[in-house]
Amino acid sequence: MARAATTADAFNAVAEPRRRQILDVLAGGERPVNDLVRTLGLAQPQVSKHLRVLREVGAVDVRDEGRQRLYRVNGHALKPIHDWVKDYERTWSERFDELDVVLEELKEKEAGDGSSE
Amino acid sequence: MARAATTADAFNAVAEPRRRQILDVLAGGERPVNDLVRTLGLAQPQVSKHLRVLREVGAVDVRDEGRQRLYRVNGHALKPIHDWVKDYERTWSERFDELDVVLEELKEKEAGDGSSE
DNA sequence: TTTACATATTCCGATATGGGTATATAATGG
DNA sequence: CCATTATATACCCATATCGGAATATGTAAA
Repeated sequence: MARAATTADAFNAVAEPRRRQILDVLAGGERPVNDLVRTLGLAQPQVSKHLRVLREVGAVDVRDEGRQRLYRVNGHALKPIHDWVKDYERTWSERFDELDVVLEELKEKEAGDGSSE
Repeated sequence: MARAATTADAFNAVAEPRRRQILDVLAGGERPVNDLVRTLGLAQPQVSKHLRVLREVGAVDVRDEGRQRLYRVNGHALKPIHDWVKDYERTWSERFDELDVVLEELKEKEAGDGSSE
């Protein structure tokens, strides 16, 4: 078995830096493919291929407008990533460190109240 | 060129579901390899290999204890993922939708104040 | 030191990748 | 209908993958 397909889920789709770039550009609003080609300096076929992957995991939606295809972000597909990673935020966030201090103080105070001290 | 190496960055490392599982288990505290093997029902070599990838992107740290190696999460490596994805939260979060409504109302009120209406 | 246990590494094979180039499809304009 | 523009797909290739099995390394116990 090889690595999971990039289309398997959002985690895989977004592991590719170019695809994150594409999403970042699209975050600024709906864009036709050629816009992305120019903005990102990539070849048109690669952009289309990346967009396909993003479409397959639901991270972008398309809309036909004449001979152009307008792509836009659909952030819902990214929610699982956010949900997963946010639980690790406490590891690096100072806010959580401070919260730990407060909780520790509370615990000590409580212990002091209840017992002989 | 093939897909970027899994060790290229945290995004790639974490695209593999088994590695997320490993991190999820380690989130409960320091564990030796065999613990993970038993808990996750994976073969020992694959666990060691996944741990190597996680080590290379800095998502876990190791500590030697006798003949065991104790692994623990180092969430700092996941911060870039959180930082990237959190900007898309507004796309799905109702809180942001409500904020949009409020902002829209404010904008209308202001327009009403300033002009002839 | 010989054995046993814990973990890491190596080698294999099947597979999907992502870039490049050429080409197909689709819609518009003349 | 033909040319042009916009996008998608097909094909090729070099590469890294992940799992499985066997083996190497390292530490502790007998």
